Amino acid sequence: MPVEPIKVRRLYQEVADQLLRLIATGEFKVGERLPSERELAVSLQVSRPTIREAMIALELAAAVQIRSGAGVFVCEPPSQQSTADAGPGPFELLEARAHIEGEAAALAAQRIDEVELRALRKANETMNGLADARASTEEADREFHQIVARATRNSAMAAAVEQLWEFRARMPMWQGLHETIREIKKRRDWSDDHHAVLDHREITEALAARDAGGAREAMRAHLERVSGVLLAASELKILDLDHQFENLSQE
Amino acid sequence: MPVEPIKVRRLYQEVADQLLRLIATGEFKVGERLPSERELAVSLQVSRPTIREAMIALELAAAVQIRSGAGVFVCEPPSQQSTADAGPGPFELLEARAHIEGEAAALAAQRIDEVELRALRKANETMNGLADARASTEEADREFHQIVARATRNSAMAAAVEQLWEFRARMPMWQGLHETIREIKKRRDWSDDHHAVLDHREITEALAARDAGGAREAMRAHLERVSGVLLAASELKILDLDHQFENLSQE
DNA sequence: AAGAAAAATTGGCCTTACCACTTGACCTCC
DNA sequence: GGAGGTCAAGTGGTAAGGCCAATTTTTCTT
Repeated sequence: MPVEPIKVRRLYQEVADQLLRLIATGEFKVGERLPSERELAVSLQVSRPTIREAMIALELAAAVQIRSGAGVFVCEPPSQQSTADAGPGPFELLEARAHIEGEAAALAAQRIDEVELRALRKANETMNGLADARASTEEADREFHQIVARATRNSAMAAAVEQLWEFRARMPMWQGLHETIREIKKRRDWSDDHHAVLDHREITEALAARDAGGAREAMRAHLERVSGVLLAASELKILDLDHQFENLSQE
Repeated sequence: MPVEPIKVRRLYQEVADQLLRLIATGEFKVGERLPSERELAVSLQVSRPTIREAMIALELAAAVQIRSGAGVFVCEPPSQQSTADAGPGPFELLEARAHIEGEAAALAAQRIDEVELRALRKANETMNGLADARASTEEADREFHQIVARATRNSAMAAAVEQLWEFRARMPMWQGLHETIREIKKRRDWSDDHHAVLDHREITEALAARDAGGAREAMRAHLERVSGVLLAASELKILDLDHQFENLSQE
């Protein structure tokens, strides 16, 4: 049995965690100066060196900023990226995916094997079931596209595709957008997930036929259609907001 | 005027850097136990708490492992990952680039402006001069390709291209390969850098003509040719090695 | 009221000291 | 002679107190 390396959490880690929790819960607000090392040492019942060590850990984690002689100040959480690291917008992302994943599909068509084709069909069936149940198809969707990317037998290509999905996962803006659109779809009982499943079938067939050009076009068409759906949903969202506003005005 | 926050590097940072340097230079080898905190405090002329702070910093950086009561041991540097993160091979990378940068060129052809075209021509002239001088053209080369990627006005696309170049920069295998090939080229007085410059000119002209298809094909042809050159150089390298081996045998 | 000097506060660093744990040598016992 | 236990030296972990330099705040002067 694996030997559990008995947890010997050192004090400074406890202190650092405690402080992080206090920051997270808003006890210490962003930009604020937190108590002096001496005060913290008294209130946390530890010595000052321990507090200092915790501070260094927090500083290295970019959670606080230490200014000699002034105090330590809590930094803003890394969630707020201004402009450069804000990541691409949804439409930018889908455009890039259409091009890159299109090429990936073309490459994959020449190299995919039966095992991967079966995995593709299975992932798509799973997605179909989720779409029937009006559940989130995101994971199965990602699975499908990643199998295609890996079928290129080119790790650089697979990494590029993976990165694009990472953008999506990490983008807070996308989270909110996706959720509202999802809600709108549900309210209007309009699901394009089944359409996506059909797109995936078409892609799979082109891959099975070793039709590079066909696979590329099918993948491109799929993602361009998703982009179109996203655009339409965005417009519907605006309409819904207008509608709500009108109701609000009439009351 | 902007206040330069006078570099108040704290002591523990100096100590941590110093230790990192000693580890990098092999003074402290991987897995070894480095001197006790007390010894280091004496030899580095600082107090033990400072040493401890530096140790915590190194521990957080995953450079060392601290075992209470035993000592601190240097971890293996994260640079040597065996298989998973070894990155794509040179030919894989060039294939992915041919597809992805080809698409980037096609997109860029529709959106590039005069400023970027001028920047492209300038980067290419710089590269030409470097090629004349038999100097390294790598930086100018990267500059050229990144301008094209950014001209897509799609940050996801630009990020994908950037990532591919990052692979190249971070790959130790590539470093060695590139250097030996460079040497072989020099020995045989064979430079394909000028050919690359011509390729770049062709790409630039297609972009200037807003010819998406032409730009895509030019970019693809360029990178496929580089791949071919790399292949040829690899074979020459083997020949040269054989030659050296024969000489060695005859002596 | 504005500016300058002084006092209080704060982080940076040092010193000393004690504790718990690991380690390895030594010793006993079979 | 080998297996086991014992124990002391060494190590990191933590505490307490003190001084210094930089910063901030207060106070006093003009």
